[in-house]
Formats: sequence, C-alpha cells, structure tokens
Amino acid sequence: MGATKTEHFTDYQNHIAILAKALGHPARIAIIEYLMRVETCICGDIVNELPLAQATVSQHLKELKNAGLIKGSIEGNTICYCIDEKSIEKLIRYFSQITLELKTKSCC
Amino acid sequence: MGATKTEHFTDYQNHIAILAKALGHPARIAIIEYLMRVETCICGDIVNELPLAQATVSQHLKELKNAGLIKGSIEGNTICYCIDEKSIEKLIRYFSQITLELKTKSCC
DNA sequence: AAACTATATCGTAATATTGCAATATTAAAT
DNA sequence: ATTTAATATTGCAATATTACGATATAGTTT
Repeated sequence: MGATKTEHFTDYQNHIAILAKALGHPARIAIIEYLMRVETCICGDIVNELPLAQATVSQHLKELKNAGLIKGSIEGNTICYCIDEKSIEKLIRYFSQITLELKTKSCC
Repeated sequence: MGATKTEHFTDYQNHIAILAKALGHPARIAIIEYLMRVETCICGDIVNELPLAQATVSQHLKELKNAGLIKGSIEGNTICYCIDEKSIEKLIRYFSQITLELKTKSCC
C-alpha cells in the first residue's frame, strides 16, 4: 500500500493528475512564475530567486521537466529552461471543459 | 526536513499550489469528472464508481473539500457533493495569465 | 591543465501521502 | 428501539516527497 493505483484510471486522468501534481508545490509555482516573468530563460538565477538549496531547486526543476511543464536546453555552461506552453494550454482546455459542462447543470 | 517550506512563498503561490496538489491524483480527477458528468450530486455512487475502498474515497473527498474544490452539504442520509466552480475558474484565470504573458516573450 | 561556474545526482533524514480494515457516527427505515 | 445505509474517522503499513550536504559532471576561463 501507499502507492497510487494509476493502472485503475485512464491515461488522460493520469496525465492531468501528473501535470497538476507537478504544480502542487509552491516552489514549483514560484519557478513557473519566474520563468514567465523573466525575459531570457537562463536558469542560473532560479537558485538565487528561491529560498531553497541548489540541490532542492534542481530536483524541483526535474519534476517540472518530467511532467512536461518546462523544457530545458543546454546552452553552453548554463541551461535554458522555459515553460512548455502546450502543457499549460492543456490544463486551460481541461478546466474550461469542466466549467462549460457545469453551466448545463442545475445542481448546487 | 521533509516538510514543505510554505512560509517562504506568497499566499497566492501557496493557494494555487494547494488547488493543484488536490488535483494531483488520478482518483481525485476521476471524482471531479464524475461530479461534472452526473446530474444530481449525491455521493453514494462515488464509492461504486471508483476502484478504491470506501475509506480511501472518503479521504480523497476530504482533500478536495479542504482545498476548496468541492462543496458538500448534508442531504439527510447522504451528502451532496459538487464542484466549487469558483476554484476551477481561479485556476483557469491563473493559467490563462501565464500563457498571455508568454505571448509577449520571444524566448524559446 | 587548473581553477571556476553551473547544474545534476546520491545518500539520507524528516515528513507526507496512499490505501485499507476496523470501527464510529448519524440519519432513515422498519 | 433496532436494524440498515451512508459516510467519516482511526490506526497502521507501504510508499513518496521534501530538503539538503556532499559529491559528481561538464563546460568556461585563465
């Protein structure tokens, strides 16, 4: 016990859950907001931006990358991280569909 | 160590993270989708809908409720659970803002 | 090449989450 | 008042996450 029973859910449900889970930590939200704000997307500053150790930030970046929320390309010495717009758009579409569907319901 | 350092992030960042985290499990996504689909929102069927024990479903419902994603009102013997549209709209607004901001950037 | 810089990975401790059986609670039906 | 039905809570084992120091890796600069 203790492990999520992913096999009992659809691929789509698991996919949305993976995206949401990756965003389910304030540090990762802060990273996304930083990448959104900043002109260039050199990573170097992310560590300085966040109140966390370098190893921890690196770990959070990895999770965002695994979920497909950010892309990182090696740029010589540093790594250019940036938001993968498509994943955010996927979430917008998903949640929009929910509110749309809810409009047709009378309940609550 | 091991506990999230929420105190280092803004209330808004923490709030968005809490909403996302609550949606970061396929069972809870399945619950949201079920509540979206169904006409009435009597809870009884949720347990039968999901491949999980009653206690586990109850726990997931509690987490969705704590995050503010669903509302539950006691309806005699059963409980009427339904999606709190406002929370979903909050997420749509948040993610829309991100994509909007990204359009103004050239990077990546 | 040696030193420096940026990032990743490893190991590990602290804490959180997931899942369920057993039990409790509360309202409805008999 | 008992029984039944629906949901919540408790306790606990298995697993995952969070955080960080130490170390590894790889490119840059000197």
